Amino acid sequence: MSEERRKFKRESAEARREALIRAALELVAEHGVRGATVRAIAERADVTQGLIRHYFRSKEDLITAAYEHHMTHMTDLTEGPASQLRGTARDRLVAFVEASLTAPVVDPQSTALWASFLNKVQNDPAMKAIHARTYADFRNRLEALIAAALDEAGQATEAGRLRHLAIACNAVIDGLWLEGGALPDAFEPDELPKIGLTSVGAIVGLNLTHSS
Amino acid sequence: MSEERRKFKRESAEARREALIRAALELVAEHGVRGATVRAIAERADVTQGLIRHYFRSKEDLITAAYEHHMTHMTDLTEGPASQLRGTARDRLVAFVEASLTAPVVDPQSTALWASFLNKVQNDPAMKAIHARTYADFRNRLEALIAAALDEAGQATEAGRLRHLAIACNAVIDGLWLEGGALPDAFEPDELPKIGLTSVGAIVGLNLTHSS
DNA sequence: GCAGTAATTATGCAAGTGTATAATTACCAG
DNA sequence: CTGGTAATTATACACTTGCATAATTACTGC
Repeated sequence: MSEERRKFKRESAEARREALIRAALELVAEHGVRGATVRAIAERADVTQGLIRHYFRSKEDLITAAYEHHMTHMTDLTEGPASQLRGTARDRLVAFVEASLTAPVVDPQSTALWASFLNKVQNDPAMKAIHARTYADFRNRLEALIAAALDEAGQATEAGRLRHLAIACNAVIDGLWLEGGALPDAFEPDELPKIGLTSVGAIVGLNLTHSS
Repeated sequence: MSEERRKFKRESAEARREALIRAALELVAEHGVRGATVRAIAERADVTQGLIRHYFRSKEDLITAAYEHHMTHMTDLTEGPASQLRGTARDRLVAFVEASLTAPVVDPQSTALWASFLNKVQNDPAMKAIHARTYADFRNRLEALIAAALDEAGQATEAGRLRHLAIACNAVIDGLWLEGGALPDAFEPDELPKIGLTSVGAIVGLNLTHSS
């Protein structure tokens, strides 16, 4: 019954980094950034805590890497569906809104992560930069889609007004996304994208309902 | 140069409780719930840490009290302006939207608090209850205002549609509120309420611009 | 003034924190 | 199968955390 040293398996550097990042993200979502302690992360990744320092300069480093990983993941999720669609501009706008308001983009863990990271994002310049870039990217894509759809419908739109439309649509989408993630049981499965399309359509002045 | 015991002044129980709550809220906004340590709270309230235990059973207790305090404060801020207005239903709706998208409701600290408390709200049943109540209250008030304004305009609206309208308007307002608090410098002072009124108006099908 | 008492401070403690460093051991080249 | 070495575990340390308890002291009623 002697104390035995723990057995282990060597993994590729990439796999280990990813496992550590995934564990960190889970814990940040559940307990906030400060709740994601090195020991908790190590345990969830089924590893001892010393290993974290072997792959990351510091815990801070791991957290930043995890944040960046998550953000680019989210970008990929909304970028894919709309950009590779070959239909009309209106169709691409519809696809973009729908993708943003359906799983896996709408997801309790993502919402929790967003909230948990907010204060770190506001204090840490490196994180702030990542955030600003992602946010601007999302809104610019939305603005471009709106512009194209309006153009297609023969409605030239001035830049200032276009900006307001993009801000407003972004806000509805954000708001719905947030509520869908924060209160998963409060909405029917396809209620969110439906409301989103109606609202975005009403704001920009286009009918985005499928029927047409 | 001997170590002297710290001088102090006795304050009323109410004042001390409030000072501790205010300090706690500031720190939660800045560093998250776990970053609001008893020592940091005590220091900010200009008091030694032992005093916290004298006014609250535990740190947990103080945090819950602070959350409740903040939430009722927010409710008061949006409730006041719209309810005591004696104009048309449309005017009350306009006032409600404007109040929700202007300081002091739009405020970086409030947004940070919302984010910091989210995971605690999702895990702790007591906090979850407070949150659900406040959220439902806000949306119900919004729905009632929309119903009244539509009714006033001679447009009877069915319950299901009314719910969707309220969800959508709530989402725009939430989204704008959030972005206004998270990126205070990204918007002109009156840009948010302006966009909010245009969007809510577009969604429900009423012109909420001041001119009329 | 002067006790009494509750508000406040001071101190101590066990558990948890990030990080540094030493000790092992799984895998690879030969 | 046999070193060599990097991946991994183990241990230690200084510091922070929430809480409990003891020591003081500012105010109140007389």
